[in-house]
Amino acid sequence: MRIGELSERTGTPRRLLRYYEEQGLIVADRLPNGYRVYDASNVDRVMQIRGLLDAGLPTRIIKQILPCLNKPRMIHFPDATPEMLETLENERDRMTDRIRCLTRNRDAVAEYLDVVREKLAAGSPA
Amino acid sequence: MRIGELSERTGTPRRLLRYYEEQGLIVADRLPNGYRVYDASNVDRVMQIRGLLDAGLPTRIIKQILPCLNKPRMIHFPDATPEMLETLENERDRMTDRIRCLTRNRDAVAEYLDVVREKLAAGSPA
DNA sequence: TCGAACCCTCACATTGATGTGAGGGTCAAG
DNA sequence: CTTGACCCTCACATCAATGTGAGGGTTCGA
Repeated sequence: MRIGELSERTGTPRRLLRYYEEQGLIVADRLPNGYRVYDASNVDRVMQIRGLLDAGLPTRIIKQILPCLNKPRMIHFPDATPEMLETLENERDRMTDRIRCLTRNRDAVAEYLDVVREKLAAGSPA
Repeated sequence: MRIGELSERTGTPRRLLRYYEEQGLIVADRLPNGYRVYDASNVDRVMQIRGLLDAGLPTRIIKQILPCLNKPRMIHFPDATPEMLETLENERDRMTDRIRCLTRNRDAVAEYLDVVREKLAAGSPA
């Protein structure tokens, strides 16, 4: 598929798909006329990227993380330098922190909403 | 305490504490000379703010969420407009999405690191 | 052959969270 | 009184993610 279709399928502006490529997050083949071509796997990858960006990770870190996500046998670690492993460990821990923070706050918001809804339910039938 | 101490206790530059105030995330009393004064509760609140910012939430949303976090009896909902409740529900769901995304990716990174560490452990004693 | 709908590469603008520093008060200790 | 360590308010700078559009090719069907 070309960039327009990938854009539609992922809900991501073309501009950003080119930006992600520039940042080394995705790769695209080129047609003889210069058009980018993508295969289906890029759809999931772009979704991953968007999710991680939305969760506060910068592209620089996402770039490190993405190679870990190739489920079908990970053959991608012989090139892992010790400093890169340290980065990954740090990021793993930071992600855990984020999860904790988000969970705590999400639960608080949810509880708040539950209480409010109770109040409203108790008030309206009166 | 004054801004310097709050800055130290939270590891947050003074500049940002003023910024958070400007965005309506925290409030500060003032001494007669204009200095900001904070009480201990602000330490936790600033930590919350930093955590949420780091998790990708904009100050505008954090501002909506913070009132939900006052555990000691929430007396703060009579002013809840329906549109604000909708915002909160949306945010709650987005936070859930973020948590899912982060968890999935964190687990993948963790698994990757485990595998790499196994490989290294198997290689070094040889 | 013409127009619509694609695609390309710049390149400048914006927004939100920050950094940095100038210019200037306050206040306690020497 | 002066110095150092605080504090204040601007205001401009930066960085990453994103918006916008100019200027220009390609392709395909009417």
